[in-house]
Amino acid sequence: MTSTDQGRRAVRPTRQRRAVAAALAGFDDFRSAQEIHDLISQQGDSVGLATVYRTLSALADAGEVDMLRNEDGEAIWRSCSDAHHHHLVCRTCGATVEVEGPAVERWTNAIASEHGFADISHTLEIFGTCPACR
Amino acid sequence: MTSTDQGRRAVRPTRQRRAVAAALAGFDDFRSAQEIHDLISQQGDSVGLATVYRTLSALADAGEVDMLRNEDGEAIWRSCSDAHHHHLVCRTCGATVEVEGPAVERWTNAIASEHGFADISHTLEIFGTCPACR
DNA sequence: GAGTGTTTGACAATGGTTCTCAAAAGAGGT
DNA sequence: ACCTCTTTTGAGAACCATTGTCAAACACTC
Repeated sequence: MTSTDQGRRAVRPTRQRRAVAAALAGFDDFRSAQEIHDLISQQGDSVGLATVYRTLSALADAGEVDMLRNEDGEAIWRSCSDAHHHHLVCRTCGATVEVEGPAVERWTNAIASEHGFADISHTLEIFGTCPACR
Repeated sequence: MTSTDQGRRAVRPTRQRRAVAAALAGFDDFRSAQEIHDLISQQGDSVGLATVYRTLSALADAGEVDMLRNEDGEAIWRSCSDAHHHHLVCRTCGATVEVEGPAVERWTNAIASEHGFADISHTLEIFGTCPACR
């Protein structure tokens, strides 16, 4: 039941998954599942919305896309580098910059263990208005 | 239209708002609107769910409660001190510790202005397993 | 090509949150 | 108290992102 890939248990490279991957390659800000679904249609492919959701979730589990929530609680997605990092997101146009900060990582771990918490994870997103939108 | 209290434009102290406030005073971790609604019922009061939502949103706008989203995107709430701070939340039991870190504040602002972003805000939540749940 | 487990898609179902709007309740003046 | 004006409330409908269902289509191995 673990997700260890053992010969069996392989993910099949289907037309639909390729379409989602292609769509993800076409933008570098965060988009909702529905927007990604629309993009796929515009690229001439046809993939069910449920499949888009399934594929995005799988990719997120595999660490190939970032998923976060906008202020309305909607899930938004983008492909990403696999290293741990955070985002600086433009509130107006959605432009995104990946940032990383070892200091923050250290700080969160320190705070957490100081309070006896184990198995730490954290979310940190920075919102602002980018130069172009000012 | 500003929220400055000018005689008119006042928020009326109704039974319902008092009930929500009382419920909020009864716990110190994050709860969903529905859980808060249930709590109110248990305390013998009766307040419509829509009213609970409206009141919580108003309190959040006024900075008297914190609202954040759990991993499912649901809004969860708790009353809080008004100073800016973050949370260390137990993934299992919901226990919450308010933490603050000037270093993080400085870091986010630095990173943001470094990229030309203005009007910065940020979200940072730390999740883990608390000592009691280990 | 047949057999088998996986994936898909159309659609229904879920569930949190917001909207609607008529009825109820504060506030303030007389 | 009574009246008037405005705000607030509540029941239920409406919304809408997301997930579940399940038979049909598909990829893979033999």
